[in-house]
Parts: sequence; structure tokens; C-alpha cells
Amino acid sequence: MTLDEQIAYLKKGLAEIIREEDLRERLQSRGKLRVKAGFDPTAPDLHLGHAVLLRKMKHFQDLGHTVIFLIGDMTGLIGDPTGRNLTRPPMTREELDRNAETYKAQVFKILDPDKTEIRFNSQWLAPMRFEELVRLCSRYTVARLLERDDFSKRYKEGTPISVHELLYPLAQAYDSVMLQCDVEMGGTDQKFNLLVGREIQRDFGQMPQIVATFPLLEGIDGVEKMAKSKGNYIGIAEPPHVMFRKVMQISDELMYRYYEMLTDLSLAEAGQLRARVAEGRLHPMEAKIDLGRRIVTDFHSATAAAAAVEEFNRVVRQGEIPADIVTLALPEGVRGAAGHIRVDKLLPKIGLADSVTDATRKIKAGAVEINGQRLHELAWASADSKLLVQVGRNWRQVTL
RNA sequence: GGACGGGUGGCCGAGCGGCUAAUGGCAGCAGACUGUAAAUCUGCCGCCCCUUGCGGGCUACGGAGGUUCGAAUCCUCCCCCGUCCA
Repeated sequence: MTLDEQIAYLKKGLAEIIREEDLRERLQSRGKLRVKAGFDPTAPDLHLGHAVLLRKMKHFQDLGHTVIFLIGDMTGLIGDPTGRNLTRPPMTREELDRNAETYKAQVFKILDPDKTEIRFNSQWLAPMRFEELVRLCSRYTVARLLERDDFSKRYKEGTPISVHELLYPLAQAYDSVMLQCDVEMGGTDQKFNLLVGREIQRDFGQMPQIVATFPLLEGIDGVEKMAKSKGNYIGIAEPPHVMFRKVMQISDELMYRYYEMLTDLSLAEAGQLRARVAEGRLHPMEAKIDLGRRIVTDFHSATAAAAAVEEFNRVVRQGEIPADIVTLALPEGVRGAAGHIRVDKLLPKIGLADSVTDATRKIKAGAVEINGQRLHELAWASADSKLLVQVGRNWRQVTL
């Protein structure tokens, strides 16, 4: 690949790169770059939003560069009391290590282990003395920190900003210094932090890192960014058919975006796809099935993807019973006086309702089917040896 | 340390002595529709008990007391948050 081709390859899908000339110059002078991206250790379940970043990291590896997967475990060790969630307990070293293992299992679905360093920032942040911390802080000003969008907004609105929050950009920047990063990547929401890294590095006599930001991937709701806490995510480690079904749930509009950010299609190819759908030459559902197939193939396999498509057709389109239905024995205490099964008590015990009250509501709303029959009563008598219980798109099989 | 403002259900945000399990919005759940969706429409949306009835009970408006037949609403103290002053 020529230099121009390399840059084009790396740029695809990025929101911004600061500065491209620096990247060009450094690719020439240094050849092999150190590329960092940081991850939160408290939420080890990676999702497709992270995958966008991981894919880009992989692109760097494809060109022979080293990628540093930095786990920001310092926060986890302290027990970050951001906002009103004051009781987040500190994580133990064991938990953090376990999370790191979880990360590895997921991350290496995409990254090349031979070109990946996994690092923890507690390695240098934990032994830091107060004096050193104060020195680090003296390299930056409060005014500059308050430039960050969410800080200035919160400051104006009068919502609290804890001092430690101001310290994070500095800590992150310090990570770049310690790791001697050439490039740091992050979502567009990280831009400020990444830029602080440049300045602090310069202050430490290092070449300022190149900053690469990429757009945040919307979650399956199509509105908010993908986040586990918002429940709108598709997890990297989720089973193939779950992953596939979630892809099928996104809106048509969002589908193109996923094509752009999560597949190897070029932007031009994604555009063509959109045009073909618009012209009625391709059914949107077909396009989405293909998207799902590609994504599942990336994280599992082509075979798994084919099975997921098949399962989707059977269960969702034809309304048949899922193959991987959870089977349980009848729990205790769900029989009424006459020996009938109290469905309202059963549902919460088999994970189909939040509580008995909730189960009652669902039954009254006609959302519950047993053995193919819609239920309107709280009790059920059955001569069969098993019950096939369905609430919405969740199924359970209960053996008597 | 002082003055002022504020803490309501997952979130936002009304209520400011009874008719309030607490308006409304968002989110969520279920149903209809469909191409799987989206959009739209409908219902639900604290917990428990009784095979269920416009049934009964319990818990809930930062915390603890108090006033009152009755408090999210009034009083006292405490905790927390913010703004300004020092």
C-alpha cells in the first residue's frame, strides 16, 4: 500500500483526525506506531459500539502497527463516585483481572493478539505520589478544563462537578505519556480528553499524539448512543441468533449506518445499497438480513450466521417455536387449591414477568399464551406433561 | 461560617392539607398493524394476598420526629445538592 492508500484505509469511517499531516509525517518517519484506546473496566461486556473502535484498531494492525488496549482500572480501584451514584463500591484486583480476561475473550474476536498490548493504567497511576500528582496538575489550567462541553454546560447549569472529574482528562493524558502513544482513538465524545493528551505529551517533551475520533454508534433504538445501561446494545459475546434478531430490530434508516460503520463495505457501496432499496430493487428486509449475516459472521462464523437466519425465519416470520427454548421444571408453590397451576405465580419464577402483580397484568392484557392458547384466566389446568409458555417474544417450556 | 433556592416513582417534571399509588412527558411492557422494523393506534406501567372483585392489605414523595380526624403538601431538627457572599 502506498502512503496515500494507507491513510485512506485508516481514515475510513473516522469522524475526525487531528492532524492528518501529522499522521502522514509520522507514518513516514516512524513506520510502526503505537495506537491506544482506553476502556472502562467496570463494564466488561463489549458491544457493537466498541466494535467500531476495535475494527479501526484492527485496521492499524493490518498495517503493522501496535495497538494498546488500555484498561482504565484506576477508576475501578477507587470506586468512582460520579454523580449521585455515591455507593459504587471499589472493585477488587481479582474482579478487575477477571474483567480483563472477559475483555480478551471478546476483543480478540477482532484484534490480532500478536500486535496487541493489554495494559492497566493503575500500573503507573497507583504508585504515583501526591507530589507527582500536583506536578501533573500544574501543567494544565482549570479554565482549559472547563472548556470541555459537558463541564461548561454543567458549570453553567449549576450541576455538580467533582474535582476528581477534572482530574480524569489529565490522568488519561498521562497514560499517553507513559505509553508513549503515537495515536489515541476514541468516540467523538472523547475528543477533549484526547486533545489534552497532546498538550501534556508536548509538555513532557513527547511528540503530541495524533487524535482519531469516530462517530458514536446509535443503539438499536436508533436514537441514543449504544450503551449497556440504556439497554439498546448488541453485545459482542451474545449468541448468534440473539445478535441477529437484534440487528433485525433496528430501523431501516439505522441499517445503512451499521453498514457503514460495522462492515467492510465502502461508503460508496453502502450508498448503492441504499439506492437499490429506494428504487425498490432490493427489499429492505433482505438488505437487513444481509447486514445481520455479516455481523454475526464477524463475531461467530458463517455457519452460525446461516443458522441464525434460518432460526429467524422460522420463529419470527413464521411464528414457530424457537429451537433453543429454555426448559425448566415446574417450580414450587405455583399450584392453587384445586391443583391448577397458578400462572400468575409461575411467570415470575420462570423469568417471564417481574412480579406476581406484573404477571397478573400481562395475563389480563392477553399477552400470555400456553400451549398455543391465549390465556385470560390466572389459572391453568393441563393434562399434558409440559407447558409451552409464551409472553411476547419470550418462550419457556415447563415440565410437570 | 452566612443568605437564598432545591431534594417527588427508572429518568424528567407537576402537585403544595383530604377526591393522590400520586397530572404530564420519556423510557419500559403487552396487543393491533407490518416487511422484522420504524411510524401510528390501544392497554398496562409500586408490591403482596384471595381461582379476580369497580376486593383486601402493605409500602412510597431525602431522613427522623411533631401538628392534624387526615400530610408529598404545615412545623422542628438532621442529611444532601446548588447559587451568591465570606
